[in-house]
Amino acid sequence: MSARQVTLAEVAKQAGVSLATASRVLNGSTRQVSGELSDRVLHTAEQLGYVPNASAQALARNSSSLVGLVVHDITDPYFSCIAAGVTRVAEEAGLVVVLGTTGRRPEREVELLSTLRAHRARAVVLAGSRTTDRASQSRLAAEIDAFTEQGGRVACVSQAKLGTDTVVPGNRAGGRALARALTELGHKKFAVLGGPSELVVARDRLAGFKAGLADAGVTPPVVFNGAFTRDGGYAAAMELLASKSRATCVFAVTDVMAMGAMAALRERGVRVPEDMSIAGFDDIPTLRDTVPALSTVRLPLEEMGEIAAGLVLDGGGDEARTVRVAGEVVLRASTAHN
Amino acid sequence: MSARQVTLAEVAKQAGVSLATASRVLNGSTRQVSGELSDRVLHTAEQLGYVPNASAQALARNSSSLVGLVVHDITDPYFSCIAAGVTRVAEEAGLVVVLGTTGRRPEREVELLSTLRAHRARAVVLAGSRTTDRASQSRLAAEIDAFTEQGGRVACVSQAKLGTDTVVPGNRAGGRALARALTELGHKKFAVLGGPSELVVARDRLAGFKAGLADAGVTPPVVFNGAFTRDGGYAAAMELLASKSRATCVFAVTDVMAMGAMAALRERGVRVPEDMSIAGFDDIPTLRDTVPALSTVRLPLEEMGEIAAGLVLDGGGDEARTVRVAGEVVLRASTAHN
DNA sequence: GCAGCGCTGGAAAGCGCTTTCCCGCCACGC
DNA sequence: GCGTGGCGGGAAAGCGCTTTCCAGCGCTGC
Repeated sequence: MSARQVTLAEVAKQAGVSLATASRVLNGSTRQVSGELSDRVLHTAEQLGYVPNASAQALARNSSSLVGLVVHDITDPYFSCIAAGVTRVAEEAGLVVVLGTTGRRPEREVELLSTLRAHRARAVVLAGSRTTDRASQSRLAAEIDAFTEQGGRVACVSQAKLGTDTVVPGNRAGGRALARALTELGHKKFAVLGGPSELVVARDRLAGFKAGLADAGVTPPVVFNGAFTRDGGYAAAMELLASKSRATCVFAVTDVMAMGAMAALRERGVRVPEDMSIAGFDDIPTLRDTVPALSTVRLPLEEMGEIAAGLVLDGGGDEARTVRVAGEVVLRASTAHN
Repeated sequence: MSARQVTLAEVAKQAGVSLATASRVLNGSTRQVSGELSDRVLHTAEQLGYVPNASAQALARNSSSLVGLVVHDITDPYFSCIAAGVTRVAEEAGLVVVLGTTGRRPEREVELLSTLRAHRARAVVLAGSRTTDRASQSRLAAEIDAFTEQGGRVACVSQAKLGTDTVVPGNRAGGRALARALTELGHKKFAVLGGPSELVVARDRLAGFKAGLADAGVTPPVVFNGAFTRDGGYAAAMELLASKSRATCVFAVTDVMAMGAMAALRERGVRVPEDMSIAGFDDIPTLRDTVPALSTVRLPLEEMGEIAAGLVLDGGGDEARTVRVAGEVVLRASTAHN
């Protein structure tokens, strides 16, 4: 166990060259090394099973090959899709992604960013949804500053205005388009299962939805708030049911919430879509196959992850760039004419 | 941009102490430092916003705080659940997890392990399912050896016999129990949607299932193989349908495959469970809420991740430990009496 | 024929931290 | 009184690598 690891120095000695030469051969240096020496080094490195010590390289070069990825909950399909996009791009670039999960605690986000800073990660993608809570927001901002000061880049998914590169989904526009599509189905009374009110994503989607209803001259929806999770959707739907609202169509601001809501409806014997239409937002893959298939606003989740990673790795200019991705209304079996 | 980062040396100078003292204060050294100096160091560190350079620490200590996690596809709920367990434990231990995805390519697994070795990761959890392919298996074994030689620990989820710590789900036993439960429902003709034949997980589950049928004196199932994915399940189910088999109950060796299979059945107008019962394996969370809810063998996925992480971080003895976790048959709406 | 240049190889100075080793100091004990 | 430890502090030697700087050498151009 624990045989000493092969170092560059050993390779160099074995190959009969200097440390400098070995280093130049084994890592794309600008300097040329004659073919013969080069071969010798390559050969002995291979033979000894040499693997460069990434920490030492990072230290010497003052830059690491780590890319951070911060999500709330990796089991949430929304995040795991984004994660897939990010890792794909990062791995193609020869980088390594470190995954941090916050469990929706803002302070964890700050901690993770600090850890990532300690590791001199060259970039980080923040995929957690931003809150409007003043205190945590400013601490996060401070940490982001510290990170960029240090030469790291940070990109956010779906949370603009932090002075960072951002990929923002058309939350407002998507909500609005969805509302219009649903009113065209003939619905007049709507309910919304909103997320926690301090999440801007939830607010934007709700605001867009309201705007869409207004466009169509339909009365504003009743709103029930719940956590941004399956259980939150379940609970909010239960509240809705208890409220004796006359809504014929309910919009859950998140597919995952819609999933919970459908479970609640089913449990209470409310048929979807006959008794109640329901729509979500995100278009997470699993819900395309369920019965009934969920109407939703499709977001190119993996692509969003790729874009974010691209932004953050492209070096990029000094100023914050914003990439908007549009949501596309997809009406499926969970919404019916009224 | 890129203001120079605060180093320990700066903190030490500012606080008027030596480098050694500052180091001792800011990292749990065995050595004591007097209260006054200690306070001064802590204070200036805080004030300067000092964050230790993890690469330098790793180099000096010859050990990093990285834990690797290798999965096939992070969007697959099976893997994302395990990932959640692993990250939770790692983060509690103050470690950082680096996520690698293989896209089911064995050679990527080897590459990732090598990268992890370069980073001197202290441990790695391999969650991808093992293949029986000789060549890739031996390269993987070599890489694992190199990794452990270097002092790193590795644990596998659901793939034993690699000389590493392992958490193995009761694939065989689970398959068997499921088969018995299904025969008790009165089914006589079974079909199985198996994974690629070189995956041992798939083989074990299938073998167990066959054994269970044999126990009950039921004729062996027809088997249709497909990829270990939703689409693989879909394709295999289509084959099954085309085959005009008389099966009344189908077992998909994976919940994710079952999901695809249900989509295929639905598309072809086969009602579940009236025309065909279906069961899966894993009990991924999303499928508990679908209609019909999927019968399956429940595996404590997150817990398995936690256990694996625990094994790999506990230091552990020299010899490979194996933790078995049992699967529990859960019959839901997707399987009916026959 | 020689200054000057481009090119390759090596010596060595770090990168930011940990840790060993040493030193001075104080409290004891004989 | 002085030797003995124990203890807190600092100097300095690395950890494994990159990269600057310099030396040597064979050319070209006048």
